[in-house]
Amino acid sequence: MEEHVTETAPHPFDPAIEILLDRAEQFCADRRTRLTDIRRLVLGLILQSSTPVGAYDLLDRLRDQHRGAAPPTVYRALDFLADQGLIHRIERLAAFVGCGHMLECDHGGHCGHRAQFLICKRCGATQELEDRRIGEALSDAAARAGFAVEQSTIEIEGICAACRTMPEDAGSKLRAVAPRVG
Amino acid sequence: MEEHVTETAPHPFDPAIEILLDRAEQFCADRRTRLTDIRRLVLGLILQSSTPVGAYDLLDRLRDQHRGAAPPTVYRALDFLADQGLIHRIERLAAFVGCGHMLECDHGGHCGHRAQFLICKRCGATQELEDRRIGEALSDAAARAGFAVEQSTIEIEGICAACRTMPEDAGSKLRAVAPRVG
DNA sequence: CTCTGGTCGGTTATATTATAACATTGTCTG
DNA sequence: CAGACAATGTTATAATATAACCGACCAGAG
Repeated sequence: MEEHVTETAPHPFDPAIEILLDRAEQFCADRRTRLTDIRRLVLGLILQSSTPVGAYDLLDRLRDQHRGAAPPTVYRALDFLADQGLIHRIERLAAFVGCGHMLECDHGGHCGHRAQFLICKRCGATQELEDRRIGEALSDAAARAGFAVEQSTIEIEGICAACRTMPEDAGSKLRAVAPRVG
Repeated sequence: MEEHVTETAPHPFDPAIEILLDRAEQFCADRRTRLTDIRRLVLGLILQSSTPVGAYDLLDRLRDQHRGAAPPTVYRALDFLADQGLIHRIERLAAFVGCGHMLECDHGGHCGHRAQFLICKRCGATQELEDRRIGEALSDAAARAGFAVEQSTIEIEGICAACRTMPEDAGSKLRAVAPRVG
């Protein structure tokens, strides 16, 4: 059978992303978990994309740098990254984005409870919010129903500010790709 | 080539559900759409369940009363019912529930924009909310971001009031099946 | 150092959810 | 009835996700 050489260039991403990846690695180390090569690659690929990425898209891209990757390879990495709070799953898109708070090292790794996402139907980009009022209104409503909240999914679909300012037919889907985190 | 006898008992559901189905039929008629036999069956099956139902579960149940049903049969019915605002899709579960406002004939058929769902992890039941404060907080936050909202998905997972009052090991998954709408 | 237990990832197969595409049948309307 | 459009039948396949089992590797205990 094949030798599973992981043909990973040591730092295949933009410097800005590598910095985030280094921080993520440190974050994991602090929590006694490991951001392994595969996990780091997957996280990098997600951060590199301007829009949420599906698992199989991710798999295709991963294969460029890691031969022999299969669906479980990607899903395991995604599960890990989500557990650590480094990424979010956008339910409506069955796709993944980096957590907008990855940088803020004071978050407990569980910002997932209260994040909200604005999903643009035109350009596909998502923006992460963490609106206090939404969170509170939601907690209150749940409390009134006697309901113990564990996790919430709040996803708002519509048209983003950038896309609203340009005509519908403009090639907004082709706008420059840039990391969306920050 | 089979003869496609639709072996539908005229009123296979509980009287309480049949009443809802009759109203739904009238609601559709008012909007110049048709709640056909298949659509009515699918809606009935959804209303009959105490928990959200997956499309393929629905397909299995549908086949008892409608031979030859295939995935598109179910998905077309689901698309129609969702378009009419008679059901909601719970994204986190990839499953469907009746709209809690189906009865209130003053709703424009598009309550979907602002509904929230409490999903119990223990018993699987969902409760539909329509909390004004959540909706407003959300609209405000979106407006501040310059975002034009078209649809929102708000799903809260946790433990419902009923399940919280009983020990974890109680067979809460087996509680009596009763229509959840109302 | 070596053993050992657990984590990580490879590999194959399959489950689950959803849609494409085209043919056929049904229904309304003039 | 004829024509148009809506609804459904039918077959095939796409897209997303997990099960199950195995071997490699690593970290800590002794």
